[in-house]
Amino acid sequence: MAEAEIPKAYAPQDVEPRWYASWEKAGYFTAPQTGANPFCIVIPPPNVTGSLHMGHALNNTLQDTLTRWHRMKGDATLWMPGTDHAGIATQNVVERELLKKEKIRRHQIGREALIDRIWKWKDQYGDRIISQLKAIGSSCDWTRTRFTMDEGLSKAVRENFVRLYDDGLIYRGKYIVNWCPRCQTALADDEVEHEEKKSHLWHIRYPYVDNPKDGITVATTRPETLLGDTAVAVNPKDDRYQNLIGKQVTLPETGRSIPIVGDDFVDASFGSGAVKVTPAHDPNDFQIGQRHNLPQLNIMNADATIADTAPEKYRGLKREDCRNQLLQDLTDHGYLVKTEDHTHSVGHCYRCHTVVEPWLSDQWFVKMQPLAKMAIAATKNGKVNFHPKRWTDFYLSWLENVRDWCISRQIWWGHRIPVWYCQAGKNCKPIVATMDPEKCPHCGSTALEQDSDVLDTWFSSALWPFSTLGWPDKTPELETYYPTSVLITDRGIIFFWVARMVMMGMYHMKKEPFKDVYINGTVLDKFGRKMSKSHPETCIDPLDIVARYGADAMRYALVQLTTEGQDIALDEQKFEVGRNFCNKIWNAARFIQMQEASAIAGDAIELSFADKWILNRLHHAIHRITTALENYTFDDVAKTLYDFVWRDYCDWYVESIKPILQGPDSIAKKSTMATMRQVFLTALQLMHPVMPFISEELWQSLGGEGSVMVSAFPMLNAPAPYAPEAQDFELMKSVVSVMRNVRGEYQVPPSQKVDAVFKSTPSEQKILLAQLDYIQRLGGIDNWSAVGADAVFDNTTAVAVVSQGIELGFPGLVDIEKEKVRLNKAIDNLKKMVKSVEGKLANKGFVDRAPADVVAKERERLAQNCAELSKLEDAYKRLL
RNA sequence: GGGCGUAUAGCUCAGUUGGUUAGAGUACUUCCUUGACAUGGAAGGGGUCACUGGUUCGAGUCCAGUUACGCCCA
Repeated sequence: MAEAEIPKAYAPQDVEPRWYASWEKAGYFTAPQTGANPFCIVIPPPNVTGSLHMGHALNNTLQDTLTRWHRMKGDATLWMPGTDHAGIATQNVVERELLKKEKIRRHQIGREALIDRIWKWKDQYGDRIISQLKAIGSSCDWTRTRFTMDEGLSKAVRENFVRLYDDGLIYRGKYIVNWCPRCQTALADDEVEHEEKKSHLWHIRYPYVDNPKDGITVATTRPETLLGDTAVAVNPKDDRYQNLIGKQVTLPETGRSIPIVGDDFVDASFGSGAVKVTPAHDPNDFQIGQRHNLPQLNIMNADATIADTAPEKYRGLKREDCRNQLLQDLTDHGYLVKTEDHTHSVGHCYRCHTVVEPWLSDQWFVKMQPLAKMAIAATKNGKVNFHPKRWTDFYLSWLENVRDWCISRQIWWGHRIPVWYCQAGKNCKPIVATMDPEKCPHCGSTALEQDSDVLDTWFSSALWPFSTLGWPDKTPELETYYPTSVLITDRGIIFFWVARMVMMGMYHMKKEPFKDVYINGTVLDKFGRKMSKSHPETCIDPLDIVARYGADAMRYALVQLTTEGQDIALDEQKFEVGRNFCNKIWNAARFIQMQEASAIAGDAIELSFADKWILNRLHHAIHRITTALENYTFDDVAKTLYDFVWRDYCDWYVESIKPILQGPDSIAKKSTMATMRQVFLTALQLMHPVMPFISEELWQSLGGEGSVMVSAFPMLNAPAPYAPEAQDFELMKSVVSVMRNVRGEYQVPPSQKVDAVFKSTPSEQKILLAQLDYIQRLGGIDNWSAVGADAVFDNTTAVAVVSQGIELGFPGLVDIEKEKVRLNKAIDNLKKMVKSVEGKLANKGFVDRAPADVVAKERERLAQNCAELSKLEDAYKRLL
């Protein structure tokens, strides 16, 4: 009947798109405003400029798996989606496009126009990543989708700024920042990537003012900053230089006089032991400068060209050109003493990879210590738990050494700093407010100018777990879902994001933003490099995998590869596992659908051994999957599904019940069909969190009630059923395995039946005879007979031992030489085991000190092995 | 320089608190188009668990050290 209509191979492309639309239409993704057992995940908001890569696919598959599971459990479940405005990255993308298409730079069109362009860009492309998330099945509540720059979240950002400011946790100051001359903005410490670079260490002589023929030699990796030197520093404990402290030297090429100071920071063993001090261009020198009250001379413009504060000759040069020019001049004038090869680490902008310039400028900072303290406490008190645990230390050590957070960025796209300066010239205090002020509260002037900087993007994403739920307003959602349940993210943003969310959560909400943090592995390519578009030959596009293997296949493969927090090396072959598994599931359903439809729908009246066994196995599968989901051991979820559906259900159960389905007993048939269908439907529920599409397709085509997505996840409230019967079935399986082994050894083709004699003790004979149908079918047995344990096989019968109590004989199936080899192999194996167990039991230490049950087990094993061994030896002797 | 991770079958990886002959997928060998599925079925071969030492009756598992690779921080 239906056979012709159901394709033999699963085609996800025909199935998946249908279901996503229908779920969304039915409103299944929409979370209730309030409800019992709330479960909430906030998505790590992808950049609006982003497109889905494998890391997203992994991260969101895991979130979706947990979300779907909780929803099925009946918990009030919210997966909160949204995107991040990603200040520098987004502005860069639009600026680049502007330059490429219209040959315009941002300063030519101005701030308002650029922002307008970025919004337009966002409106056009910003949803791309959302539709990609839908393609992989993500069940986010899209009705609540937020964007870090939408109205509500912008309000939250201002509220955050003002509260921190009022509490004295935000300040403005001159400070050395990491400056990206290309992006023309300050970067936070953790936005700088360090790379080892081969360069040189230049030794330069600074002549003494009172004795220009002599001088002190400093060693530097950055000669161009010489122009901004305001001192030379030596270690006060350094005998070579001690007496020079206080002396003046002449700064070459500038003619300026600068002092020699003593500072413990200087490492006497490095270079010449004397360092030049450039407070405006090096963070360490900045601190030395503060200790010695040195002037801060900024010799660079924002684009890293040399400023007017330097001698005229160098003004306007690029920093690299200035270096070359200076080295030339120093050489010409005899100041360059020597040049050594030297490798040192150089900071680069994490967005555009330009070499970062330490640069003195006015910036806004958040005082970190009080906030870090709260975040540390939250983890130490067990309110925020990392999985795997080791990330706790990683997170704590960062927090314990954290420096103040530079939050101003000199770009245009982002939340503009809510600070206004009165232009009336009366030295009024800056105005810090959540609402745009109309006039100066101090002097009443309406001439106000807002700070031109915007806030670091992470300043807004730090609020994500509560700003998305409506904060600073008191909303029912905030009440229900905060603190959220678990955050799933990448280790790369533990500092950027996770730590700051904990700080802000503790600060504003007085409660941790999430109870668990699961750090998923990083997706690597097959060579073990981080998968990236800069290696296009090994970079895999998730949407390409979805198109070719199906979203479920991709999801299954990723979940299966997610062993606690380990990185995942991916190549395309890995997705075949998922595709093949989906196909297997599809065909199991196809088999069910090919049965007589009327018979399937009924209830099970009379359970067969196989039915009882599969129900027992199902119980264990439910238990294992539930435990694995609770513990974030995702690989075990995948493995259990695979073992249950493929090994237990398809390989053994379905093959076992075929004689019943084809047999004459209509009651047994009906009963088994009902069990077969019911167990499979339950399996579909178990797999739905990982494989939502195929489970829904088959659930509905097999007549499951409603949608599997909102069906009740299988729960256990009793011990595993039918344990004794299941045990008997396992015995039957081992008998069949032995039969298949012998058939294999004798190369009997599957189509050819063999005869068998069961030689066993009465109790085991009873078990075997009760399951004779299964044995005959699965073992390929034609005629059979049963004999007592004391019967003797002759030498025309191949013999195999199943256990202490069961031997099998295959009359007529014997080739003396082959049989000798076969038996010998088995005998050797057993002898090895017997020897090892005997050794153990002969060891007094073991017998005396090992737990009694372990010793008893070994004794029992020895007895069993010996019994089996003597049976095999007897059989062997009869061949001689 | 400091910290963390990894090292188990040809390849990719599991292995819970120490206790049978260390498992899976894939690849390989043999057999099989049988009425769900060749994206499949059955059977089989393949590992001195990186190395050295220690603790223990017993170590892939615990401890110390060594080597290699990777990541993070300075």
